Amino acid sequence: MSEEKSLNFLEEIIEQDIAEGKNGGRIHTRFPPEPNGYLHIGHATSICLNFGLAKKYNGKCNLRFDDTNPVTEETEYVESIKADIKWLLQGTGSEWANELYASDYFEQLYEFAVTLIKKGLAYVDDYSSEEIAATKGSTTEPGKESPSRSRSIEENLQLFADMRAGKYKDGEKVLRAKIDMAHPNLLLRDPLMYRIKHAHHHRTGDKWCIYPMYDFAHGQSDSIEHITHSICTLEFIHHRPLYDWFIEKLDIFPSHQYEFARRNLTYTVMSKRKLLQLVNEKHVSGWDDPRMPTISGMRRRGYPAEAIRQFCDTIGIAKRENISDVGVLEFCVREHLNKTANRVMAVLDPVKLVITNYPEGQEEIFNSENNPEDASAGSRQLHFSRELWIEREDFMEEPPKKFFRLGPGLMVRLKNAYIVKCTGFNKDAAGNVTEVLCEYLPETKSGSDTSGLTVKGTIHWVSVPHAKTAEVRLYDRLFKVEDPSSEEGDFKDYINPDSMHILPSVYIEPGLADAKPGERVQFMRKGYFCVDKDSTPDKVIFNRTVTLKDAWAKEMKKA
RNA sequence: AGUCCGAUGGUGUAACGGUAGCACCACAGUUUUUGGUACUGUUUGUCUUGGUUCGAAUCCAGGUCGGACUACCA
Repeated sequence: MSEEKSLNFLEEIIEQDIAEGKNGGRIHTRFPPEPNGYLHIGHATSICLNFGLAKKYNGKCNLRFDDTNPVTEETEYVESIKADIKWLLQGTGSEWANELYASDYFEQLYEFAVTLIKKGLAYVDDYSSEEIAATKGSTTEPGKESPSRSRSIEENLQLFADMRAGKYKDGEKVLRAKIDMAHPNLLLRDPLMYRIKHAHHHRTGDKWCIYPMYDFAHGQSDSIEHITHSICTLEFIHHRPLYDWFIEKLDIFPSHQYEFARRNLTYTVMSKRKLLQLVNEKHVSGWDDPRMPTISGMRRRGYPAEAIRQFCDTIGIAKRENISDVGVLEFCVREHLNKTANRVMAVLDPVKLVITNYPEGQEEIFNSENNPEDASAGSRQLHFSRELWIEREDFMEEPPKKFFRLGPGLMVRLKNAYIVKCTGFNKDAAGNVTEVLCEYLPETKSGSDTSGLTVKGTIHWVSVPHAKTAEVRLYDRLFKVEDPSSEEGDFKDYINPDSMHILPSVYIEPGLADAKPGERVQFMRKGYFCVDKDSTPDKVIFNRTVTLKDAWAKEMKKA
């Protein structure tokens, strides 16, 4: 039968809610980004979760921008967020049911606030930011009530209207909920509902000069949209009583909040503040730099959307702190690319191989399958000649025992061509190998080998006269340590100085010269690469998505 | 110190009172015209102390450790 997959704790809650007939069995989630930065791999988990749950239980998922702070929010971010979600969800059949904005509800939210004032549950406070902080109390001491707390309903109504009308400067007044200044949960000590900001909003322009706080916007927005399951990360768990308090006092649709632990990844940082710093201080080229853990960065790096989704599914969700090994993400990427990326040959660090017994001027064409994992990927033709570029590391003057490549007297197969035997090499004055010399064995021709010879190694190559060139950008992890945020000092002290290495001119098969941005291939024996958007008609640029597993490199490391 | 959350191999995640499983990593081997892929096998775990029970990772109590909260951010 079907493989019995266990449910995560949210699925359990949902299935129980459905079983109990809650909301008539209706499931409605939402993904609520704040448009003040680009989406990252942590958001990908949330997207997969919210949209995935909606799909699995025949529900809906809204996209709602939480745009209640005009100072940090921009339209550029709205656009990038929409593009990233669409890309990530491609092929899943999931899409947002509605594109919504918390700012759509400003008028409604204002009315909600008025309602609470009328019920004596909110008041306008004259306290400054500093005074509010000073009277907040602490984890061990209760706070002090503001003198403004005893204002009459009429006065509060008038003052709040005046706030909206722009009679006050930023910070001069604030609207607070009247709850309990001695509450053990600090968030319930008369939390702020509205603050004054004479700032231009990316959607409402200059219509408003008062803006609702997160706590007075999020739950009400959920309620307005009749969201049944409002899923957020663990740090909002203390907000839940407040979320429930507003809904209860307003007597509106009872959305419920559930929390899961945000996902962390090794060798990177995830907070938008830190990512913004990396961008602003030019440690990376932008939000979509291939080293960034952003969705757009990973896309540019060559990570397939399917692989990212697979990763989110693999690591699962739970309520405990975690830091997932970036190796798992890379595994998912390789797993997908292994099945889908065509194999091609490129020589990153070239040295010339001369086949001394191959006639000068002679050429041959060999056929090569594009993907051994996918017969439908077809095949292509490869030009072969007397002089080839091979990888410098595939030759050693004095090879160690189990070196299955070229060295004096050693034999290897040239992929899809002949077996060759190394007969010598030339060096320059500095002692660098300039040419490797070999002889080919005509009877070992690929596909019609009659020699009975077997060799341990097969190496890739590109014909010298046919080769084209490309720029290749080798990426490595952005940070030197697993968890930069938990180290002493500034996280930027742990940036990996070798996270990008540019090879200006590598040799590629001629057929690759007109590869299009976004195209993904495997450079045989080297890794998966993706054509970068910076490519031009005369210069194609490849980003290294991820290396292949390299058992030999590991072996050498041990020695 | 107050409130709240959490604790299962190196990492992530299952087991819902009845055989601690899966994935990644690591290690060993088989296959291989990619030292890739695929396949096989191995090592490694229930924070602690009590209690309930025929039986506890699971329920209860205490402890320990980790995290969150004291922004006019979300």
